[in-house]
Amino acid sequence: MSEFHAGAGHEPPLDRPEGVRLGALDEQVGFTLRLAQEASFAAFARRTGEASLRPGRFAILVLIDANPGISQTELSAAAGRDKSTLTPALADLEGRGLVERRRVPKDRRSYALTLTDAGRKVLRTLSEHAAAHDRQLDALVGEENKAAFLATLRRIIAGLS
Amino acid sequence: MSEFHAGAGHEPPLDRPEGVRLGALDEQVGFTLRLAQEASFAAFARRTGEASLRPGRFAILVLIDANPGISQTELSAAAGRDKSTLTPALADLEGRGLVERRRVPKDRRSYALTLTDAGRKVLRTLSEHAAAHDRQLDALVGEENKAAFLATLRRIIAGLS
DNA sequence: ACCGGAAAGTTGGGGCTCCTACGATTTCGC
DNA sequence: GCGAAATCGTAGGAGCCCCAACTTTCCGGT
Repeated sequence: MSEFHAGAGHEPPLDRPEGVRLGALDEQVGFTLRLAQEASFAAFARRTGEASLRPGRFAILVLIDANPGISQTELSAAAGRDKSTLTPALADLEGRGLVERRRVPKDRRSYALTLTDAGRKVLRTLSEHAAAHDRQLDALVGEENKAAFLATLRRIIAGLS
Repeated sequence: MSEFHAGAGHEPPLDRPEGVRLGALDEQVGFTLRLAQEASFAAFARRTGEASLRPGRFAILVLIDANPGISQTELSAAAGRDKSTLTPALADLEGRGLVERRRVPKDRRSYALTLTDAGRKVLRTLSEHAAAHDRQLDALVGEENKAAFLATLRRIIAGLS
């Protein structure tokens, strides 16, 4: 995309000061992708409130709930995080009594992760927030575009991995 | 991280299913958005190499180049970063001799940012990488979908801000 | 049985980001 | 004018992320 995007067809919905130009910024797709992701992230955090769990933690709970007994390494792959990233996160969730880590006799290197009753309760509450967030996101994406939009995102993920 | 079958499919026959399931993960759009952004980010970093500048630094150079004399606060708004985030980044870029910060007599609180010749040279080199990255991204998005895809991302950004 | 390689999880180091608080400076309101 | 409010950039604290190195445990070949 070497062509110069000189704002011909697009109105600037982005919150930028007047007169500030994006320049070539060949990274158009990547740059915009980043801003959109961060906006979604911030909106979710705002919705769940200060004291609650952030999107990363929420994803962990969802994944453990859907895959009881999963190991930390498997979880890290599913969540798209490095396994070392999950160490403090799981320690925190365990400390809050939301997640249980028990040793597996069959393989004493790994942990089997499950949600506690409290964890399932928190997950249910958070899921309501997430559902509302998703409705907002769906409204912005447009129901008729959602499938194609997600498909495009998945192509990007698969194509760059 | 490659296989994400988001299907609401079948039950796992065993305690440890072969494929990890994403579960409800109502955050579908948000979650996928995040993974796609990170994949793009990582791919860009891989492309430019270890010693080079990362996407955030690159965006700074592009924006300064397109808006010579811009202030740090204006730049932070354009880049979508907090102004305090740019302090160390600009100190680094200034230390490398790529960016110049000079005081403005008219308003001695702010700096006027410009690229040095070396900064413009680095920007040119990085732009080639960025162009290649963008071509890859465009191929994944599909030229016929790109406009709609970017429009959707911008709706998300605007709608959640 | 033994040994080296692989894998699970942890630790430490580094990077980027945000938020809050703060001095310096400018601008606004009376 | 002059004090109050807003703005610019910086400093400190915190969170989340990755990678490399390490310990413990498992597994396969001999």
